[in-house]
Amino acid sequence: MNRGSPAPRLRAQLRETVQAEILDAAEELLADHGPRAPLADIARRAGVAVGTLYNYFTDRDALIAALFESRRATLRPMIAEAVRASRELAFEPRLRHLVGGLFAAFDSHRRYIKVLIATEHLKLAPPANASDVHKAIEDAMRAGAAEGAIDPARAELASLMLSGAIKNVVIYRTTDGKPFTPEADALVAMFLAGVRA
Amino acid sequence: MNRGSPAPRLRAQLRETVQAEILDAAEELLADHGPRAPLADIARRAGVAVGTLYNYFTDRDALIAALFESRRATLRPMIAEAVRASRELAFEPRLRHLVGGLFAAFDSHRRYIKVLIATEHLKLAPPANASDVHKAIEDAMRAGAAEGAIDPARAELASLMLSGAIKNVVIYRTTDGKPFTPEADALVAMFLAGVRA
Amino acid sequence: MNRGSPAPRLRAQLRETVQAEILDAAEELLADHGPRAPLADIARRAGVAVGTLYNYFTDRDALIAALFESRRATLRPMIAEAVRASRELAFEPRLRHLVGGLFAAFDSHRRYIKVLIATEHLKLAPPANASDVHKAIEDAMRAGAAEGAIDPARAELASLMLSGAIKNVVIYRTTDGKPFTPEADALVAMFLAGVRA
Amino acid sequence: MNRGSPAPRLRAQLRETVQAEILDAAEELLADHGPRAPLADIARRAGVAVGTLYNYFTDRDALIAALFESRRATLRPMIAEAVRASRELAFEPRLRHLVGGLFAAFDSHRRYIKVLIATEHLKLAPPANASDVHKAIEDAMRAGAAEGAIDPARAELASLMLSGAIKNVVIYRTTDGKPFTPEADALVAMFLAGVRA
DNA sequence: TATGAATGAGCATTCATTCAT
DNA sequence: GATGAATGAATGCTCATTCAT
Repeated sequence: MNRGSPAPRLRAQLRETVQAEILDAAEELLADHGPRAPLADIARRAGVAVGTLYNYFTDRDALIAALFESRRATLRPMIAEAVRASRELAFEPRLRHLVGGLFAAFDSHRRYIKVLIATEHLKLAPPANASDVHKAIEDAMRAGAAEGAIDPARAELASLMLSGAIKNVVIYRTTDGKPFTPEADALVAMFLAGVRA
Repeated sequence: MNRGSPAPRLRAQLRETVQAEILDAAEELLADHGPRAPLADIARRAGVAVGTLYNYFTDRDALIAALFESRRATLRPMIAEAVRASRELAFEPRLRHLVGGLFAAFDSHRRYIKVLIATEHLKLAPPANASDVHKAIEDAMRAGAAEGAIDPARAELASLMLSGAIKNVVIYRTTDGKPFTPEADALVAMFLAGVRA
Repeated sequence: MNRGSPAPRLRAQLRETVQAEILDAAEELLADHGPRAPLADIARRAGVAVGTLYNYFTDRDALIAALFESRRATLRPMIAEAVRASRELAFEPRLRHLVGGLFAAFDSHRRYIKVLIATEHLKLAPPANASDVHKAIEDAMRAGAAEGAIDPARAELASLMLSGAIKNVVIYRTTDGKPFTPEADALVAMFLAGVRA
Repeated sequence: MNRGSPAPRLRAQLRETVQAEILDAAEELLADHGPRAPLADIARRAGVAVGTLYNYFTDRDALIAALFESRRATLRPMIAEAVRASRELAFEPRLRHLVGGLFAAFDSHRRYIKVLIATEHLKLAPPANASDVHKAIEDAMRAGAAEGAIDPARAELASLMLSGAIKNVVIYRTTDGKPFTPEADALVAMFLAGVRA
């Protein structure tokens, strides 16, 4: 009689599954119905009762924080990999690689992007996600400055410009549903060489 | 039968004053406490009773819409003037002028910018405000393409890049409280010539 | 210089006119929009400011009470006259006269009837109006009993029956907009002789 | 995943009980305090929180509609039974049976009658309830006309007269707290034979 | 642990009444 | 007296959170 400890492994796995289900439902509803999407709706979509949410997260904010954490946790390695793989390259290919990698990462998280758009400045979302990106870009800029590819004095402004450009492309393309990956190279080229004909 | 009324001129003026007071209070509370700031708080800050708000605006949404309208109404002429004054110039000085003018306009509306940041993607704000800017930039790009200063095929991406860059600078500088006007020239220079040393 | 007492006669007349205007507006709005019609609407319809209402009536209840009083004041003489003119007649013609007179009175107060319908059991309306009618009918019944036309023991029930029948006819006909005066005779005939073929 | 639930049977039963409690409280408050009785009062009387009302009814109107539905649902079979049981009888006993049955039905719903009185003309109550009665009476009249007991031309007026009489008796007796059942036979007798001694 | 009914604080909105002009 | 803006109590409704089963 295997009652006392009913396969803790299995139990833990089930927990994970349910938790993922909840976060997925939250992502979907926040993306579609904005940051005020009721917990009851999230629970229904997740196929659990409201009360159950509280067995997984202490409160609404914690649930949303967990959603951000979760997505950040899958985004971060992708960003890190783009950073790592580009680190050895010279400035120009490095940027190309980096931006391409970022776009690919975002492309695989379109629904999450929508959530970010809908909640970005709501103090619900720690800016951690944007930070990851910004940091990667700043690192690249610093490296570019170090290798003499760009003027160190313009590194910060350059970072703001590139990340702003990336954000804009991502937001517009996510909103109108078009892919943005193809624009990476052109964006980097323009960033490097300016717009002059 | 119209004997008891006070000078209608005076009364109208008073109305304007109170309405401005209310919009100011709304701007302040939305900027500081986010888009869900209770009407009661707004009323208190404005020094009026809740009911009074409804003597000026049909409901919450109308009040917020009026706030946007009001600020847009002062922003728009500034943007328009920047556009007009730069229209005759060649591409490069034109951009410099335009971006400088936009930055100056935003600098005089910092609290409103915070409101925009806090509400931008909430469907409360008509995108009209961002549109004014975006349109000005697109016009400049088209003109640049027409005069051969930039490749027409890259005009759209260039617009996204520049407006993204502007937004980022404005947001970051507004958030950290620093002035952003001084960055206009450097930003345009970089936009035109690229980041390469 | 006739300033100190500016034609008190005229002044009083003006007051009356305005007051009547207000009561008319109240009647119209209560009839059309139910017993919760806002004072602001009534004032607008009357062509005065809200505050003015309070120069004529101490509060909402008083205004409505005054409306009932006013209408009752014009209805009552009509009812009284019908009663008086029929008093000398024998039971049957008396009833015919009375009901005909009541119907005629109601027909000239259709809008007020609607107000009564809309407010009848709301404790806003003193049942005084219905009372006037009921009393007239009870008097007729008592007279009928006294002259041996009906069984005294059935007088009260007969009153309830006749006034119920009258009310029903008035309400239905007022609601569907048809005249009810023509039905008076048939109603009385049926009341007297029963429905049997 | 359905482990934690209590016996669904039990839960459903509890729901029914609470719902009935709420409707009872609503009936009581509407009867005593008129159609504007606040939901908070209803909730308190029912022994639940305001929010709970919304777990059972989508809004105030739905709650009141449910109250009418509920009472109508118990009244209707009683009326139907009175109609059915009287249908085979000749006109006179038929009416006697019908009115007696209606009075008995109303007598068992006195508090509801008060609610109807307080709300009847407020567009809150579907006229369905009065309709049920009116239809039953009209059917009886038509049958009476068909069997030659009454003049077909007077059927409609007769219906108005009888239902008005019934209403009046019910309203007066409900208001003054006296029973009205005993008056059924006398009422029908008078209706059939007229008031003449 | 899962469930979902119960809770009640919080908010937008209405409207009778007041009062400075 | 007339005006209409200001007031704020009252009310319907929402939704995050709790808890008995």
